Formats: sequence, structure tokens, C-alpha cells
Amino acid sequence: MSTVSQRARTPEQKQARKNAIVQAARQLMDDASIDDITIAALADCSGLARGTAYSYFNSKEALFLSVLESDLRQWIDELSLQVEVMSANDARDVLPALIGKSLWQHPRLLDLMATLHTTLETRASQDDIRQFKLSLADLIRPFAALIETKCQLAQGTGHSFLLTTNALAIGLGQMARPTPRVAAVIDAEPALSRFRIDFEHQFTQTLRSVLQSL
Amino acid sequence: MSTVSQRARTPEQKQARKNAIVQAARQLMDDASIDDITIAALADCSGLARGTAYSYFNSKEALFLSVLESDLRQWIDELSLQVEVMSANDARDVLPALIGKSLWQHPRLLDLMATLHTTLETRASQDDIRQFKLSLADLIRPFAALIETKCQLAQGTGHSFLLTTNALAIGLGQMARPTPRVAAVIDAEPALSRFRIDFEHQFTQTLRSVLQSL
Amino acid sequence: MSTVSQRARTPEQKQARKNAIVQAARQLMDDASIDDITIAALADCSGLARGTAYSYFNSKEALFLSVLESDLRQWIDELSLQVEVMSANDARDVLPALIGKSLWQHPRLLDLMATLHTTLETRASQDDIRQFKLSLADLIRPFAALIETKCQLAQGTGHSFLLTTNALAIGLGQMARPTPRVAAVIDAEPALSRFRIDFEHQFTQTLRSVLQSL
Amino acid sequence: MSTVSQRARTPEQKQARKNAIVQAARQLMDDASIDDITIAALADCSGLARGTAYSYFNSKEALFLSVLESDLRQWIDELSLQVEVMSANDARDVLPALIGKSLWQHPRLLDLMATLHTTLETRASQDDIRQFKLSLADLIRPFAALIETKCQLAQGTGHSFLLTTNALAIGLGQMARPTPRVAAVIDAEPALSRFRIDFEHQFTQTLRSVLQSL
DNA sequence: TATGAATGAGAATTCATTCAT
DNA sequence: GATGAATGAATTCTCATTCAT
Repeated sequence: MSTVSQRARTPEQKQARKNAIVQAARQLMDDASIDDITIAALADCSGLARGTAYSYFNSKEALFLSVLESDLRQWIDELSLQVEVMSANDARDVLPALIGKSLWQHPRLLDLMATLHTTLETRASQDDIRQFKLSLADLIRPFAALIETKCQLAQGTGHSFLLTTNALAIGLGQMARPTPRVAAVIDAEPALSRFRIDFEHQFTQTLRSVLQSL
Repeated sequence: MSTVSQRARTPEQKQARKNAIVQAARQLMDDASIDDITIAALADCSGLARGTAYSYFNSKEALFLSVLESDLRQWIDELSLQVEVMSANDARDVLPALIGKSLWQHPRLLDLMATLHTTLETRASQDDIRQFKLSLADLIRPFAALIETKCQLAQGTGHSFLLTTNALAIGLGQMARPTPRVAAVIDAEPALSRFRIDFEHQFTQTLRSVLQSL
Repeated sequence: MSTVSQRARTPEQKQARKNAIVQAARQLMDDASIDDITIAALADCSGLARGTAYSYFNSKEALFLSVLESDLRQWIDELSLQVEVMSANDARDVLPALIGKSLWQHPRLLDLMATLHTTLETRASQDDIRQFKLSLADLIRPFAALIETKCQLAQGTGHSFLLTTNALAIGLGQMARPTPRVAAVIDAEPALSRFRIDFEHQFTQTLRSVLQSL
Repeated sequence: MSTVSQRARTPEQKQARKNAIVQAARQLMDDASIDDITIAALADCSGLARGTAYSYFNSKEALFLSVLESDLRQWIDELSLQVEVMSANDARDVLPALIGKSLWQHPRLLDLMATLHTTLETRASQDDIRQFKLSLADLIRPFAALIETKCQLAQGTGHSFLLTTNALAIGLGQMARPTPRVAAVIDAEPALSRFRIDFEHQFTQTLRSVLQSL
């Protein structure tokens, strides 16, 4: 539970407040799924009042859309740095594993990506959706371009590649991180061993194939 | 709204009841998401009482787990027939498109697959999960084997292939079938045209690459 | 807090349940305004669970619409008996005072009538409004006819008379029964003595004039 | 959205501010009920900040009490002019229709009058209530006197007449101006045609009877 | 088995008002 | 006086599940 300054007046302070709320959300996501995180908990955790969250976000969904955007931005930034220093020879070989590894290390991002279509975009307002998607598009564009360059892909192929990346992150992310109860079942039944999934391996393999064929 | 006989006594009658409920669930899924389908509606639609559903299923989740199992069984059966008559030469080329097309024609299946890890397995009891997963394993095994044979894949690769298939079905299925509100946003903003996704194309492409490299 | 039988099965028992809830509402209205009565309190007072109220009424508003209908029915029944035994000579003279007195003795009815247009009909669903209004029409028709007969009024005049009655009940009812705070102000300021209103007197006077001129 | 000068220092400027807020309230009342008008909207519309409204009014209720007072003052002034030029012969005949017509043309006033006892006086502070009522008394006194003179009524009868006027304005005003939803129900059901009310007619009739008998 | 009445937990959101600046 | 960020109380309604009959 972090507390912030008294009252946000300047745009910077306001942004700081937004960040504080987003940060609280991140924290809570370590121990609970989005559905189980209440605005009350969020408020407590960020040291603000229940209603204050709503001066910064239109809804719970808008809030988590913001978390996703911010997490995604960080992730892409991180990755971009690594991709940029990559030799063009390696890129096709190394990129899939790099992404897979990175994704696996960002379970919150995997959660958010899976929740996006299921819950977030289902309940958010059109305006919030639009804003999020436009930001997302801006975020993706240069990254797709960078990948195209490094991997010497045809124009437009970068987007397609990221699309598949996203689909796999959602699908494999869910399969590879079962809830404790599901994990217990899988572990207890030898016949279910096939359902124990190695995210990084599976993800990398698939993405590598995709990249090969582009 | 179908009505069934007064009282199910024989195992056959009981199975008929189960089927009736599953059938009602299928029907309702045409117009609503699982979350929006209430047990009350299910009861009405199957001509039974609210409580009766609980004589046949332990929970709402267990019920939809049954729907998924049943849908999946049908789907695999259908597909198996088509794969079996496939010439081994074509298989690698044709299989991905075949699966993609078929999946796209079974939106209910796409919904169920996406809901499985998110909701169904999260809330169902361990027993129900176990039962479902064991059935699923039985269902998949011969299909994976068939694919391995037809496509001349190494042992175990069939499973891996189906894993990827599943991940893509979940991820791309969600992206390619936005809710009306999301679709409206995408359609209204030229900058978002990239988010309009051709499921069959994207799916087939990816799966073909995967198959190629196995 | 009254408790009722375990489970309402027959239509009679169900009606009894409805009545019990309505009765609880009546009870609570003695000490609080409709706005201040929560469904929770209502449930407690009727010995039922929160949700149960909603199997009998679609909304809080629908519930109070029922209270109003029932109170009105009783009131009209009572009054009808008295009007019926009235000599035709007296009727025009006596009716206004009778109504005025009776209304004054039914403060809950005054409250409900005032709330009807303000809150109840504003928030209830169309269906609930329709049902209420149709019942109301049925309730009023014979009463209006009775009045026409007794007071030897022209056809249709009874309705008009009741309309005015209603308007005065609403308006004068509010003015004549100020909240404690308002009453305190009026009592403390001599200049406001005119705002201390004798409901029965004012009501009767006005209604008598109206009746005279019909 | 009107904007006012930077800072009110002189009493005139302060009064101007108050007027600006009252004016904004009037504007917003054209499209929304008092309950639906938020202080935020009021602030926006008057070009002031949320908190500033509270330098001029103790509460939302006090504010609308001011609107009512001001509207009532204008209305009485208007009407007084017309009554003053009335011939004493006509007065009794013409006054009810004049008031009815004028009231019907001031829907905002009807709203405020209906809200007065229901909400405004219920929630305002004693001081605000006192102040309002005293102003009201001052407002009414000369008008009542004027009516007494013109219509040759006994002393004190003018007040009584205005009392009835108020009651009818409240009651009939509500009945004659149903919300769209209620109107839809009434229009759709032939059995409810009696609930479609002609305010001016009903009001004038009743008031004329009252006046006759005074 | 079948029924369907009863249960009751659970949480987002609004908005008048305050008060630090 | 003016501002507007922060506050936080307060409540309806849904719906999966149970269990008496």
C-alpha cells in the first residue's frame, strides 16, 4: 500500500496518480486474477479513495486496458532494444526464442492479453476501446517495422507475424499456466502428461516455423 | 423449447436427458455467450426444471465442459473422416486449410475452446476437470495418430501439432470475431484496419508453416 | 418481523407471500419514506431473503406500485360502502368531507399517491406501469360510477371528480404534512402561519366547490 | 455555457454570479429533471468551478430553492400585471384560465413546485428553508391581496385560493405531464385514455369552481 | 428423479460536498 | 473568492445452487 502526495494539480502529478493506480493494479495482479480484483482493493492499495479511481479511469475495464497498454509498451521497448542490436543473420533464428522467453517472464502480460478480448473489450465503452486500439496500433507499427527490417521480411509481414505471436501468447499462455486445481489433476493422471506444456519450447518452435516461411 | 418424457429411469433415458440439456445449451450459444446463458434459460429451453439440470451436471461449468467434449468429439469425427480419405501426398498441404475452414464454421467450438481455460476449468470441480481431461485425451489420441500417419510425422508430433492448433484457434478465434462494439471501432478507424483479421487465412498460413517444419 | 410458512407452492401461498412483502412495506412506511426503505430492510421485516422479494416483484418500484394498488383498493372499498348507504340528498354535501377525512387518516396512501408520478412511474418498467394503470382503471371505474349515481352527476363527471381529488390529495397532502424540520420553521416564524394547513378543511372546501359546479 | 468575470468582489458582482448559476440551472432544467442535474453540469454550464457554487449556495437544494423563488417572483410579477388591468367584473371568470394557461407555459415552475415539498424542503437546512419560506410569504402576500381586491373576496381568502392553486399545480402538473414511458403506456392502451389529462381545462374548471364559492 | 421456491453473497459506480492551494 | 481533486457512503439486483416436497 503506497501513499502519494496530497493532491494532484499539475498534469505531471495527475499522470503520477494514474501511474500509481496502474502500479497498484499490477501489484494486485500478482496474487489475483483481474476478475477477483475489486476497485476497493485497488483504491486501498494505491492509497486513494474508491471514487478517486474513477476520476482517472472511466471504468474498471478502462483501467486494466491502461495497464495492458503500459505493460505492452514496456515489453515492446525492452524487446526493441534487444532486436536492434541483433545481427541480421541471427534474427530469424533468435527472435522467436527471445520473444518466447520474454513473454514467459511476463505472466501479467499474458494474463492481460488473454483478458483483452474476453473481458476488457467486451465491457469497456467504445471510446475506451478506440483509444486503446489506436494506442496499440501506434505501439505495434514501429515494432513490426523493426522486425521486418531485421528479419528481412516483406512489407506487412511484420504485422502478420505479431498477430500470430499474439494468438500464440493467448492460447499457449492459458494452456501452459493452468490453475492449481487443473495442475493438480494433470499431475495426478499419467494419461494427462501431454497437457503439461512447455510454453517457451512450444511457442518458440511454432514462431520459428512461421518466421521461416515468411 | 423441447420437452422430454416425464421421468428418466433407464440409463438410456438418462443419457437422453443429458443430451437434451446439452442440446439446449448449444441452441442458446447461438445467440449468447456462455456467461450470459443462465441455468434458468437452459432449463426453459430443455423443458426441464432448474433443479433437474443438477441431477445431471454438477455445475454450470461441468455442463459446458460436456458441451465442449461433445462438440469436440463430433468435430474430430467429421475431420477424421476427411483426413482418412486424404492422399498422403496432399495431407500436409491440405490439412491446415481443412482445419481452418472447419473451425471457422464451428463458432460455438471456438467459443468453448476459448472459455475452457478462462472460465470452465477455473470454476469446475477437480473431479469434473479430471473426467473432462481424460475424455479429451482419449479423443485426441487417435486423431493425433491419424495425423501423424497421414502427414508422415514423427511420433508425438501429432500432439504437438494439435496443441498449436488449439492455441491458434483460441487466440485467432478471439481476434477474428470481435464483439459488435469492437467491430464498430475497428471499422470506423482506418488506422485500425490491421485489426480486421481473416481467420481462415491467418490460421491456415500459420498451421501450414508449422506442419512444414515438423 | 413476521415469518411465513416454509415454501410457497400453491398459488394461494404465493399470493400470501406477496401480501407478506406488501405488508412489510406498509409497516416500514410508518417510520420511513419509500426512498429510505431498502430492499434489505424489507426482506428482514418480511422474514425472507433479499433475493426472494425479486421473485415476487420485478423491482423496488413494482413492489410499491403493488402497495399503492392494494391500499387504494382497500380505501375505495371502504369508501364505497359508506357512499352506498348515503342518501342521495346528502351525497353532494357529505362526500367531500368524507373523502377528506378518510384520506387524512391514511397518510400512507397520501405518501404513495405523491410518490407515484415522482418516483414509482419514473423508474418502473413499462410492463409494470401498464399493469398498475390497468388495475387502477378497473378500480376507479365502478367508484366513479357510484359517485355519479349518488351525486346525480353527468356521465364522465365522476372520473373528472376523482382526478381533482387525486390532484388535491397529492398537493395538499404534501403541504399539510411537512417534515419535522419544515414544521419547526413554520412554527417558529409567525409570518409563516399561513403555511400551516388544515388538510381536511382545505380539501373539503375545495372538493365541495368542485362538486357543486358539476 | 456562459462565462462570468474573474472574481466577484462587489455585492453586485456577487449577485451577478448567483444569477448566472440560477440561470444555468434554468437552462439545464429544460432537458433534465432536478435529480438528473449534477453540480458538475451546473458548474460547467455557468462557467464556474464545482466548488464555487458552494460559495453562493449552501447546497444543491438551496440552489434550486433560489431558482424556485426567482421563477415564482417572475411569474407572480407577470401575472400581477395582467390581473391589475383586469376589470373587476371579469376577474372571477378570467383569472382561473389565466393562471392555468400561464402555469402550463411554465413547465419549469411546475417541476419546481412539485419538487419543493418532496425533495427541496426535505433536504435543505432549516436556515435555507426559513429564508425561502419568508421570501415566499412576502411574495405571496401582495399577490393574494391583489386577487382579493380584484375578485372581491373576503380577507384571507386570497391565500386560501393560492393554496388550492398550488395544490392543483402540483397534482395536475404531475398527472398531465407523464414521462415518455408512462405516456407510451397510456397511448397504447385504450382503457387508459382517461389518464390523458388536459391540464389547462381541468385546472381552470376546478379553480373556477373554487373561486365561485369563495 | 423432478420441481421451483428460497437463498444471499457480492461489487461497481455516482456525485454532493469539502478543503488544500 | 476560486478552483477542482479527493472523498466515501450507500444500495440495487442477479443468478448459481440447494433442498423440501
